[in-house]
Amino acid sequence: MTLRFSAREKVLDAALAVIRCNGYAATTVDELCARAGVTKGAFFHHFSSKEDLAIAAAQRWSEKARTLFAAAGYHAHGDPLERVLGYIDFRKSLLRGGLPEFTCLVGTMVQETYDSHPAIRDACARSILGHAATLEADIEAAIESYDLKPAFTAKSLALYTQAALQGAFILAKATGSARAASDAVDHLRRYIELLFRKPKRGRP
Amino acid sequence: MTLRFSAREKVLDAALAVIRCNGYAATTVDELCARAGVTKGAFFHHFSSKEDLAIAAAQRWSEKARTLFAAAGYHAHGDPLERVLGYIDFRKSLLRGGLPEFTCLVGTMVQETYDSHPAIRDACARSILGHAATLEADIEAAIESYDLKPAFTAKSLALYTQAALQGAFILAKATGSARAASDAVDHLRRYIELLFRKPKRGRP
DNA sequence: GACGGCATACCGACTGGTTGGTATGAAAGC
DNA sequence: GCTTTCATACCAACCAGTCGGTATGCCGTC
Repeated sequence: MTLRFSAREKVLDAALAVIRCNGYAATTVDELCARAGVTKGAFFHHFSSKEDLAIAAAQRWSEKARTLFAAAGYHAHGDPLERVLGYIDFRKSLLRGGLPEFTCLVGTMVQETYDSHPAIRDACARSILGHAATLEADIEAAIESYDLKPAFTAKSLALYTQAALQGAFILAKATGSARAASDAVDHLRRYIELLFRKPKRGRP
Repeated sequence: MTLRFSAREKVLDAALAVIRCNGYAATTVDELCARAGVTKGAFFHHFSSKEDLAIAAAQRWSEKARTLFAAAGYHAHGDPLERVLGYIDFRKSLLRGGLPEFTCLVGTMVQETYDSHPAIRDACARSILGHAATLEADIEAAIESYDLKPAFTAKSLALYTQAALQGAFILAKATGSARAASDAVDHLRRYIELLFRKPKRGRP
């Protein structure tokens, strides 16, 4: 066989697509197998259960995100605030194509599984919190370079960006258009701009 | 039976609780019946299908929200901005108890069903957009009374508040604590304060 | 380098339990 | 007596997961 280990990859790719369309519970192992062009035997050879597949999918999601964002251009800005705003702009630029193509796998999965599948929930949490953590250093540096004494922490702002983005996806799904998400991201950007705006004269 | 129409109500109440725990797809008709203390015959007498139940649940959710928010005290403020901030504070005050008790039914459902069950998606969209619309007038009035010429519309800000809240719920589910949601709501409040250049609560 | 032993990768029919939904009828209220 | 409200019994489809089996690569031994 020329391509070994390919079944696992094909199943994971199928999972990212199908689960983002239908969610975790409504996704069947058979459908995943059909999409991946793989048999059930191969599926359960690589994954011990459907839950195991979901955890692996969340990990793969994290890896794809890591490489995608690491390769993005916004890290080049000298000003840390510009890096943070560049991140937001980059997120907005990703809102293209169909909804299943730009919405978040782990945000979708954690909604359905947080109470019934703790292992999946934890994998999703690691993905979201891990991604948020990549923003923290830039936010922290921006706070220092702008001499801010904020009532919030860099971590909580990083998490809030993820909340706003996840909520933007929900609005997009409800309205059926990326526009709703795009508008929400505009508000998120404006918030960060306002946070770091130099206080006007006469105000603290 | 002394109480007529009670089966329908009991099933709907069960649906609000169970779907918020497990999502739509993972919720079975049998579990709903068991929780409601009702038989399957009663279920399918009142609802033509599981999908029909979900739509009715979304409508009931909207009604419960309508009465809950209509009864809240923030409408009494004379300043429209105070009404908007009062709404945010009220939302924050609701973040009590277990996660299934304060998270949003329609936000959860639309994530799983937007692609496969258009009728449920539309019911969820009506619920979210309808609720957002109740904020619009106050935001609009606040913009006028503060003489703002904003780059955003009252409608888009109203929708953004919902996005931030929905995202806050996702963070809460991922981390397993209401604290994450509460922190996100604080950021949302700060954004609105900054938009209207309003000093923080507690300051003279 | 041929061979044997063993692990990995995969196949697909099968299963036991579950699921959404139906058929039928009884009891209660108007 | 007719409609509404529910209960019981049931079903066909579907589901995650199993299992016996095959194909192929790897590695040490002679």
